[in-house]
Amino acid sequence: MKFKYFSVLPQDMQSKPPTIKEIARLLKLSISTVSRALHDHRSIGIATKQKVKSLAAELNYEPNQTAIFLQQGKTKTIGVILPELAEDFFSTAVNAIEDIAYEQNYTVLLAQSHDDEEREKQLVEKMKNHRVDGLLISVAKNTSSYEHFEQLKKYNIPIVFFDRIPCLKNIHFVACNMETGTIQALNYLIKKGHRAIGLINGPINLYASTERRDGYINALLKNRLKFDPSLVINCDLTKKEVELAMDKLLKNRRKVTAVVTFNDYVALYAINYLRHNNVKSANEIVFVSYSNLPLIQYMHHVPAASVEQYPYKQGQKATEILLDILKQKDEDKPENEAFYKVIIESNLIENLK
Amino acid sequence: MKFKYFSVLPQDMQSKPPTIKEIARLLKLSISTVSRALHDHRSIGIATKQKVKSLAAELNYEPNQTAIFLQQGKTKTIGVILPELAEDFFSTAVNAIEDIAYEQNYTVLLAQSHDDEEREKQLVEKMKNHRVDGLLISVAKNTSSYEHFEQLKKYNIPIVFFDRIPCLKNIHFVACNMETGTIQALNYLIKKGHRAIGLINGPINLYASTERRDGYINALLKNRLKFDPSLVINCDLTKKEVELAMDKLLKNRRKVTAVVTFNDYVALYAINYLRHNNVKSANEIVFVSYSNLPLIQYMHHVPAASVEQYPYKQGQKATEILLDILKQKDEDKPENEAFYKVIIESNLIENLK
DNA sequence: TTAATAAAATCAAACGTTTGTGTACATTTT
DNA sequence: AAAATGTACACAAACGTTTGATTTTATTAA
Repeated sequence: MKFKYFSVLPQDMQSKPPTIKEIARLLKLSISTVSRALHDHRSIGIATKQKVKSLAAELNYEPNQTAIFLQQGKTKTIGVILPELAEDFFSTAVNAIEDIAYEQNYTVLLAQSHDDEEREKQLVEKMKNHRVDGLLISVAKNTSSYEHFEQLKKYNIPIVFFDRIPCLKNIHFVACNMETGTIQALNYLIKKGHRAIGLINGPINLYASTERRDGYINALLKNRLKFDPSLVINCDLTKKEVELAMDKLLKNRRKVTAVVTFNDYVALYAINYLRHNNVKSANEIVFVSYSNLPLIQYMHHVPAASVEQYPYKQGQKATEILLDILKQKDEDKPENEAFYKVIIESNLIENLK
Repeated sequence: MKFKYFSVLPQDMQSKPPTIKEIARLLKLSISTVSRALHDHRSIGIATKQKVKSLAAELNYEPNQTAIFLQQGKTKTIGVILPELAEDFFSTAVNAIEDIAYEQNYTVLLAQSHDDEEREKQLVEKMKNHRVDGLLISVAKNTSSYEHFEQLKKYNIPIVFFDRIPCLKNIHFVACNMETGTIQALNYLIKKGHRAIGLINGPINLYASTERRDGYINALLKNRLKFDPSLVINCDLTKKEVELAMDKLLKNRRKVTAVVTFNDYVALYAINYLRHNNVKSANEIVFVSYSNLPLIQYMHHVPAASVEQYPYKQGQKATEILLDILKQKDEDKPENEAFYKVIIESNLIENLK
C-alpha cells in the first residue's frame, strides 16, 4: 500500500509541482527573494534574478494560482450565468465575454440556469463560494425575486446584467433597446400594406417583452392605426405555447397577414406549425422576428426581416464594464455610486430571399 | 481619500466576509474548534456546535473556497476545452458535463479553442495554472502536436478526451464509433438503389474522418461494390471548402446520386450551394449526414437521414470517468495504469419528411 | 576612519482553512 | 487512591504566495 512512496521517482512523475520554496532551498535564498526576483523587483540584484529565473524555467515552475488567489483576495475569475448555451444568442455573447476576459487575463466560470430560477440561485451561491471577482448574468426568464443578487452586494461582488435584465433600479446593465427595432419592424410591415399585425411576445415579466409591446403600440399610433390588444399574445417561448399563440392569432376575427415574433425560435415554431397543419394562408403570412439565428438562411420559410440584437457587442460591453469596475476596486477608488447603464440600439435587418 | 475607513460601517457593506477566525474570536474559542464544529466533528461538544453554527448562520458565514483549495491541493474544478460552443453538438455535451459535475459538487471552467491549435495550447496552460483537478478536451480540428497534453501528466492533472480524440495510445477517451453509423448509412443508401455515393469528409488527421472513410469503404465492399477514391473528398469543414468539394463531386465522371457529409453543417453548406447555383440535379441528390442538428427539421432540404453521435451521452460518460479518476486519486489508490476507452456506437436515424 | 547612503537580501506576518498532536478535566475502571 | 479511559477543547503547522519592515553588506561622502 505504502510501498510506492519508497520507490525512486522516475524523473518527474508523481513529484509535486515545484514551488518558490523549493527554488529558494536549492539556491540557498530566502523565499521572498525568489518571489521578488521572479517579479523583477528592483531591490534584487541582476545576478540573482538570472539565477532564479533560469532555475525556475528549468524546473518548469508555474506559480500556484490558488495560493495567489488566497493571498490577494481575488481569483481573477468572472462568473457567467446565462439561460441556455445552445441558444445562438448566448453562445455568441459568451464568445465575446471569453475574448475580452482572456485579453485581460481573467478566466471565465460558466454556468447555465436553463431558465430555472432555483438553479439560478444555486449557481449564484456557487459562484459566491468560488469567490469569483465579479458576475455577468442574463437572468432566467421566470426569475421573479432578486434577493440572491442582493446577497452578492454584501460580499462586494459586482454584477453586470446583460440582455435579460431584472427590473431593478441600482444595477449595472447592458441591454439592447428593443423598442427602436420593434418600431422599425412595424414601420416596415405597415409600409408593405399590412394592417392586422400579430405579436407573439415573451413572458410578461421580462423587460424585453415590455419593450416589444411598447414599440409595437407606439409604431401603430404613429401610423394612425389603432391598437388591438387581442393581436398581442404573451407566451413562455416554448414550442407548445407558441403554437397555441399562433392558433389564437389565426382564429382572430381580423385576418392577420403579418406576425412579429419574440425571436427566431418563436418564428420557427410558428412557421412550422402553419406548415404542419396545412394552414392555407401559411405562405401569405409575413414574419418578422428578433435575434438573427445564423441558420435562418437555411430554413424553408424565412422571416422577411429580423431585429438584430448584437449579442457579441452586448457580451463585450458587459465584460468591459465588469472589468472596469474590478479595476476601480483594485485601485481603491472611492466607491463610485454611479451605475453603468448601456443601451445598444437594435436594428431591423431584411433577410435576403 | 482615506476618510472612508473611519466611517462607521453601515451594517455590512464594505466589511470583509466573516471567517472562522472571526467566529472563534467572538465565541472565545480556538479556530480549530470552530472548524471542527462546523464539520460536525465528534470531538466537539454538542453545546459548542450549536453556538458555533448559529453564530455562523447569523453572520452569513461561507467558507472561503480559495483557502480550502490551497489547503487541500485541489480546486474541485474541472476544465473543459472544446472547439466551438455555438455548435450544437458541443453545447449539448456541455449540458451533460455541467449536470454531472454539479451533481458531484464540481465547478466547470469552460473555454473554446475555436479550432485554433495555438489558442488550445494557451488554454491548456491557463487551466494548468488555475490548478483544475482534471481536464475534459475535444481537440481542435487542426491540432497536430500533443506535447501540451503531455505536460499536464507531469502536473498529475488527468485528461479525458471526448469526441475529437488525438491519435495517442495511452489516453482516456470517450468517442463515438462512427464506422458503424457510416456502414448503416451506406447500407441505407445502397438499399435505395444508389451506386455512386459521394463522401464529403473532414480533415485527414481527425480520427473521425478515418472512421467515416473506413465505414464507407467497408460497406461498399460488403455490398460487392467497388470503391472509387475520387468520390471521397476531404475538406476542413469550412463553407468554402465544402462548396469546393461539392463542386468536385458534381464534376465527377460518374453521376453522384447520394452524398454522405461529415456533419449536418456540411450538409447544409452543400445543399445550399446546390440551390444557389441552380444545379439541376439538386433535388435528386440524397444527403445523409451526421450529428442531428435539432434545427435540421426546419431546413428546406432535409437530409434523408443522420447518424446520431449522442453528444449528451458522450459528455456524461467523459465527465463520469474524469470524476472517477479524481476519486481514485483522492483515495490514494495505487496508480492505475489502465486507460478508460469508451466507445459509443453511433446509429442512423431517418429524418421524418 | 567613520558616518551616511544605497543596494541586496532576509524576516515574518498574512490570506482562511484543515488536521495531527497535545492537554486539561471529568469520568470510569481496578 | 491511583491508573486508565474518554471528552472537549487548544496549539501549531501546513498549503504557496506576497509584501511591509528590517537587517546585512557594499558603496560613497565627509
